[in-house]
Amino acid sequence: MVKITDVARRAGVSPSTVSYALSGKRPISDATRLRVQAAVRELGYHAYGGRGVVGRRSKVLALAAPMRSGVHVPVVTQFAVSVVTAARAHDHDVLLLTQGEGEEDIGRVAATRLADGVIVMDVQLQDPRLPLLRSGALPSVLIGVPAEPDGLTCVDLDFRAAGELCVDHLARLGHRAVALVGSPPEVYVRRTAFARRLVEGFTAAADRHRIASAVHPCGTGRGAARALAERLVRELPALTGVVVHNEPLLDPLIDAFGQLGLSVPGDLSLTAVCPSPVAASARVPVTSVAVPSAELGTRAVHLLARKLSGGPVPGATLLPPRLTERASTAPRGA
Amino acid sequence: MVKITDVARRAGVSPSTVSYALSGKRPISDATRLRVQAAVRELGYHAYGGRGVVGRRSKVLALAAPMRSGVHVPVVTQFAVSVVTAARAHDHDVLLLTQGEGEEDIGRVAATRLADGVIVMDVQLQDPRLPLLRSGALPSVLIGVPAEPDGLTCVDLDFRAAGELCVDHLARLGHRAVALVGSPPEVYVRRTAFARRLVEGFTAAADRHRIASAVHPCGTGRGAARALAERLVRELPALTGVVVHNEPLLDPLIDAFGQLGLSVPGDLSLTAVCPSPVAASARVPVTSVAVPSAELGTRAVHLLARKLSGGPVPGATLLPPRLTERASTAPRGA
DNA sequence: AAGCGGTTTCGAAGCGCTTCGACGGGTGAA
DNA sequence: TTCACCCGTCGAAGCGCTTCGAAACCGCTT
Repeated sequence: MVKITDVARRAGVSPSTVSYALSGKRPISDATRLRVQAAVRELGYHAYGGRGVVGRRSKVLALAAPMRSGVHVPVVTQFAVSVVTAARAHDHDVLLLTQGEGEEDIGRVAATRLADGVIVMDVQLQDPRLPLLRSGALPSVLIGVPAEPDGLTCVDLDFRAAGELCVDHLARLGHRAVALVGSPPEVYVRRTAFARRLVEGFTAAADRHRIASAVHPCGTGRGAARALAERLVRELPALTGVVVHNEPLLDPLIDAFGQLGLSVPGDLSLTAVCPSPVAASARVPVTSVAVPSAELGTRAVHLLARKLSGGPVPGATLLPPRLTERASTAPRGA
Repeated sequence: MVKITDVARRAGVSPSTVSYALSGKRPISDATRLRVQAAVRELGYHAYGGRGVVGRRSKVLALAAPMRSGVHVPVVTQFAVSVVTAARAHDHDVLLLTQGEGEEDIGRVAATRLADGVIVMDVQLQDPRLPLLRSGALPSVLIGVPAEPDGLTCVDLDFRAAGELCVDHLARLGHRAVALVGSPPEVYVRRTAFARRLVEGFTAAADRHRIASAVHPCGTGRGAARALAERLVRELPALTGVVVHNEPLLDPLIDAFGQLGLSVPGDLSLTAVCPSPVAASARVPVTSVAVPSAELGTRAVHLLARKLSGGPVPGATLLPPRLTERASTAPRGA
């Protein structure tokens, strides 16, 4: 194993000089620095990573991505990949935490200082992890905005605005009765922030437009889709606009409506809130507000990196929603 | 921060005794050990994790899960989750490596000793990471079996046998012309081990049964499915049996055949090699050989843990394939 | 009472690296 | 020419923990 003393010997300087030359924490003359860098390259030196002593950075970021029921796996994975990629660009690796009922994982990472910071996903309005995060035990960035975001750094799509945007779009097309097909019930029971916010926005916009609205959580699978479609048709016969916030349900729902004699977009206009690829590759390409998973992951990493280097960070960043029209929406009666 | 000396003072012993009491590397009397454990609990002590000195374990496992094009994301994620869960059961955390063209990630982890060992996924027959892994720079377990597995620890489903099993099943049902719809072409170009092995088994079994066979890689998406279905019908009019080794293509393919007037299982029997949930939730529940992702992940972790503790490990573990009949296969002409 | 084998615990060294204080040699001002 | 000063570098201490060798203690046997 190549150690810092080897590099020092090779470069003809002391170990401390090598340390400073590499960290930049003290000025080192160009000549020396170059010699050190050459030695590092020639010997293939890597700092004895992750270990060391107090004050030493581990160059590891933790990603708390709870794999709870009801979360859509590909989306989470998309986040994870973008986080890893962005982290590498900042010379960090990523520790994956998936167990995470509660604060255990984060607590352990904080206590052992395994990671320098943590990115927290699937944030709930009242999240049990918040006290720990607020305590500053571990620098953190949340993907998602809890009820009381003060003192925390958060990024998210503005789901409230996304909900409004969908309804606005449908209303503009002339639809007068809309339904939100949401995530599985457990997501709402957990008071997951983004899901709740979307509902708020949806409802507020429908009221503002004075159009009829209904909100229904829905589990996944063809059976659930079928049952919900039947129920909607029964309870809300005037229904012509649907907002779907449930990635895996898109195709089954279109099918289910089809079997009930309702075609998209002929009889029913459909809008989704989901990552673009999901919307674009559905049975009928679906007009959607994009959930920019990759961008959120990248931003979270940048924010955390800035935080770690002591820079100033904004409290909450809400990305404005953007709606992309595809084949699933049409003016009412068209 | 609570350190080992605090615990020692509290328990009225020396730091080294605490260390031994916790690691078990030397016998410590019950009385003392209990006192130490109590002190640990009372003070909330966590070993200053991941850091320390030579010989010190980081309690971290790396998971090299290259997110290459053509890999099916949910399956990889399933692996990842099972690996994390199993690793936690062994008191380890998991570092996620996804970039991984080549050996860079693993090399870095080995050099910095960021992780104690690595689990390698998506193994290719001639994998560029093999020399590094064989060098013993970092203890490893492969999920997948390369062309020359000697000196390595590998686990995988026996994909060759899986391919045979599918064909055997179709042959037994009376099918005399079968096609393998494979993963996207890039997977074969990379010489991904499991994909190649499945083709081998498929072809060998078809030859053994003296039935006509064809192998076609296939990209994802409805377009690709449609094109391939048309091509199969054209080139192999006698076709009545299809083996699919391409998770996201299952539904689109069934649809595509349907549009060509071929129903499953009426006109065409379909068998898949994929995780059970995928097969079970397809448009038509598909007879399948299960890819036991969770079990593979768990086994890999157990093997790595044993390796790390110096225990003996088998060279290669091939899980025997098991076929589950569902609605997609029927006797020919039934 | 001394000797002995075995068990249990302690003390001190040292891991690879960072960091603080200090040193040395050049420079410019006096 | 001397002195103060600064820049670049070095030496040594120390981080929290493990580990090795040795000391301390116990209960027996002689």
